[in-house]
Amino acid sequence: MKMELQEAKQQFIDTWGALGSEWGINKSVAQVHALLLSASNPMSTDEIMEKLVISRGNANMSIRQLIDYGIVYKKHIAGDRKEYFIAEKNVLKWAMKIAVMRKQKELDPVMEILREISKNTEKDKTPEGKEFHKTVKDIQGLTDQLETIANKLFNTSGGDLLLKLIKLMI
Amino acid sequence: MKMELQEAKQQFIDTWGALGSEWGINKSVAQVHALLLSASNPMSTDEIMEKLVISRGNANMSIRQLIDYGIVYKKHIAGDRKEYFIAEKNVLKWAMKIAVMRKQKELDPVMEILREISKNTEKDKTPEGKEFHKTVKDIQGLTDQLETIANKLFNTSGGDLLLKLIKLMI
DNA sequence: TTCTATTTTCAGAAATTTTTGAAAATTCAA
DNA sequence: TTGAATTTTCAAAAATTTCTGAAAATAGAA
Repeated sequence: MKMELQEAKQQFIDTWGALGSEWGINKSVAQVHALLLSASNPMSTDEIMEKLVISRGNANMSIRQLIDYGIVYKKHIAGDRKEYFIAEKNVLKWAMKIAVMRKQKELDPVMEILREISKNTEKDKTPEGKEFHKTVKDIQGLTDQLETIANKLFNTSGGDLLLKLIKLMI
Repeated sequence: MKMELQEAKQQFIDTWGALGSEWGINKSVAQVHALLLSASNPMSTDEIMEKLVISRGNANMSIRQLIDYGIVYKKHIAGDRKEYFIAEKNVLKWAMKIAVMRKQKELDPVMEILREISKNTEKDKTPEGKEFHKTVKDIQGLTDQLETIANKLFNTSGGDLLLKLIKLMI
């Protein structure tokens, strides 16, 4: 096996891990994802541990999280008691799943609180109260618009939907 | 001043800080941003320190970062030697600035590396090499499309551009 | 200039997050 | 069942990130 390819894969894994860290995704989780994305064959926990030089506990928890996200699947291999794992290779599919998951887990609760704050400051007729209420409302407005756009993008299934939408927007 | 309003503002600050943490933005930075967003008047470093119960060093560095992002401005007050600060109140404007800044700082370097990896694996004719190359290419493809959409959204100035674009897309 | 208010810096402390690794739990073949 | 292979759990350790606070630097008034 060519060394260059292995180096390229390693660079991909490192880069992905660093990007994850910067965006609030655990480095090991991102690296396991990258490793499985770059692997041709299903991998066992032991292989993942060895390749990434991480502990069993870390490997296990990272894999589980990726399975919970719905972007990594278990793969049973006949005659082997070990579990093997493969990554969803359809980029659009896994990117969407990550986006939807993070939106639900992190953004939706915030939006709910903003709605509450908005409601609680609605009756405040002081200039200060009105100004703050407007600030909160503006944030809600933008997020709602972005959510609508995201839904349009995501709810349409089919391969090159993004390109089509771009053409519509020109 | 009504207590309720102060509570609402505090909740806004806390929520914003927590959201920031989850998305790789320092909690203090996010809280200072929220504090200034919810303030009617320019605030000094000392006022920010007091309101958020943080140290001078932390306050200073958080403010500076927000100024670097271009979403908080210095405001000179006549007859006062202290510096005062105000937040950009136009939500679309500051949201765009944050997005553009993070894209440049964190996403663009990753895209550059993916391009390199892509180039380095182009000639690999093994099935494994071709498969990995495709994976990287797919990621690039999606990011390029998203970037194009983002540019369309961002480069058009004007208030309710998002709503217009949604209508185009229906 | 000199003196004081204000801002900035940054080494060390504190807080938080991540990782480890060994014990406990589970699974499954015999 | 039993017992070995495998997976899961989680308390403690390690790593990383954030924060503090006092000293140094800077700015501006007199």
